[in-house]
Amino acid sequence: MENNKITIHDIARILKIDSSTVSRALNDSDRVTQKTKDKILAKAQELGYQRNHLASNLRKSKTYTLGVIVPRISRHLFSSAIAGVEETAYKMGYNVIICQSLEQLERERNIVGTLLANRVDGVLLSVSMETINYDHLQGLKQRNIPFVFFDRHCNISDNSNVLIDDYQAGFDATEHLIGQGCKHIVHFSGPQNLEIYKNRLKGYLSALQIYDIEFRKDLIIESRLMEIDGVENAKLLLELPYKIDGIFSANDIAAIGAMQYLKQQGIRIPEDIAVVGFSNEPISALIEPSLTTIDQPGFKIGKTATTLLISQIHEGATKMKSETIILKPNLIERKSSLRKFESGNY
Amino acid sequence: MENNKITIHDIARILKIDSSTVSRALNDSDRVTQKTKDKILAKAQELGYQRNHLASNLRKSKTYTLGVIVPRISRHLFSSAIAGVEETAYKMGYNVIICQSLEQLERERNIVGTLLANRVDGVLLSVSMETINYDHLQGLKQRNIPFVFFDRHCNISDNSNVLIDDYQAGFDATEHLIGQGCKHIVHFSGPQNLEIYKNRLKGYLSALQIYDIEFRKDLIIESRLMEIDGVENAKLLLELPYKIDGIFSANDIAAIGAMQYLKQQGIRIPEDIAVVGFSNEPISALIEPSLTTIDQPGFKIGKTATTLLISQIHEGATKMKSETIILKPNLIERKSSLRKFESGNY
DNA sequence: CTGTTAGCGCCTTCAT
DNA sequence: ATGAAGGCGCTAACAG
Repeated sequence: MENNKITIHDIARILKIDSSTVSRALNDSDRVTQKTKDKILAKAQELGYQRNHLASNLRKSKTYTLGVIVPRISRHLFSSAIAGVEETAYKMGYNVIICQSLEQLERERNIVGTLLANRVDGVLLSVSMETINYDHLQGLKQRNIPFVFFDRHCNISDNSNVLIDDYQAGFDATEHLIGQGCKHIVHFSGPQNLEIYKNRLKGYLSALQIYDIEFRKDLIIESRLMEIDGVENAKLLLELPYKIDGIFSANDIAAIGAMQYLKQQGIRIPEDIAVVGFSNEPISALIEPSLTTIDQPGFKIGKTATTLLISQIHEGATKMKSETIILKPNLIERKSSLRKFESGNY
Repeated sequence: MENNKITIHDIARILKIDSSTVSRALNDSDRVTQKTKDKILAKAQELGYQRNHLASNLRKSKTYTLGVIVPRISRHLFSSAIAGVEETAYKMGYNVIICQSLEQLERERNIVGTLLANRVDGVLLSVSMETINYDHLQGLKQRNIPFVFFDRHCNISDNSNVLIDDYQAGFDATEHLIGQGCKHIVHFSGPQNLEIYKNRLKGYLSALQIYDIEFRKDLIIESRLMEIDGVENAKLLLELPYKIDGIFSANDIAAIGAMQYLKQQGIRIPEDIAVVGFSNEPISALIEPSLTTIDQPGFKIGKTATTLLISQIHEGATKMKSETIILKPNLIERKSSLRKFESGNY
């Protein structure tokens, strides 16, 4: 059995029937007797037959492939999401092509082209920090290829999204700090073209308002939220004319950068300044308990988005109704940083 | 231009030539006049023609798809490697199917089946902790589908590998600790069916020998190296009849678990006990400088392995000569934990 | 150099 | 319930 080259015709010839019957049997059509079906399936098994998807897909002009675009695969949130995508996709008989935009719009545009060339049946995407509009997604619309935004989306006409409730999480984070007695809470915010950062900011503002804390514009520090930005933010923060006692960071990396710097300056955390940060990386769980995190359910996001996308693919080009699913992140205040690193689906 | 349905026949008809000429031109064959080539390319561009890979691949009976099997996508080492795989693969015109074994042999076996069914042109794999032999890879061998192990391999007959020099790294790590004045160095080792752990252990033993330090069997603690194992190891370590002053951990997660526990017990790091750990996760870079890490070049591993695999695919079933490439990891002693988190290709 | 012919392996009308 | 026939879109002989 050198090179598996068995086709439906081989089976047909051996069984002295037509290949179309074999094809039907293999597809479990109800227009074949159970008896012949059994016979065919048995022979197929015996010969080690494997359907040639290339041929099948060509005929059906479907690829059973999904495209996934993320800013960066190795970000924990995204690799977890991808894990969820893969799992769901395979269960439903789809393959997945994964691409990274590296936060560049130009690359994102090219990737869309590649995915079109590969005739994917649908696309999942989390846009880059540079992405403001979705002109580069027109090709998908034109060819009726459904796509679903996850985590980072574009706030535009009827698209499907699977998002985290950033507003609520921002509110909870701020409320948590207020509950700890913080009076002057700085917010490390991200690029405002991304909805997630807008919403986290909104949550922050709401909490201040409800708890009747005066809002000061200079307490909002916007950056791209890399670790070095956290350090810079921390420096800025120390020069403010208020005694800062809380930080709500829109991600954990910047939060950690800031914490490192502040500790070097002899500031105690959380005694002097309490910190809450969105958790993109598992690091947050391992750093000392002084960082309270908002954990994002990456795996679940991936699963949910994939399920939604595939359902849209199945609906077909009929009446692609857009849908937005919002998942809840969890505020986690650690008593101890010792938690099971391997647990769950991470 | 509703649904892009332009084929080479359309172009041929419009230009009043044969579709085979169009095909040749599109494939940049040297058996077409430059003039007609230009004409065809221009028209193709104008009509927005895109080659149908399904048809092309069916005809050539190649999928231009690689399978990648890793224990877990969201592990930083693997997601970095995958990033490298993707980049290289796309450049060479290949797609990538990514699968997770979740450290289970059974899943690994199934995945191989799936990849075979998908007719991948080659496979990259990093075996699960449960994988002892490679019976489940027979299918690949039989059908002459080349595969390359990366990072975690099976030490068996002529296969291709892209590995890290674990022996040397283990030696360096131990030497580093000895250089710090450590006399009693514990080694947290991993499952011995994996070569990587065997080799790290060998490096440890060699360094002890060369520096004339007595080897004690009870200083080697074997586990699956999860965080909780690190804690357990730390407990064991404190009960040893020697004053332990150094730990060489075969991964960072266990190292961190141990460090957390030891610090709770009032032990100072690195003053009382110095720790060196292999770095699978970026966390190691952010945890305080007390953990010296051995950084593994995941991205480069991915790139290298892919290049090797594709070259084997191109060589064809002729004389698939196996090759092993060994990359050097870096021992990184941090002065400050503040390093650029976003840098490089992570 | 270009055209003709013949499939790759499968699925799907259309007959019977 | 099964068979016959054609074609998805492309490529690779083989001619000329």
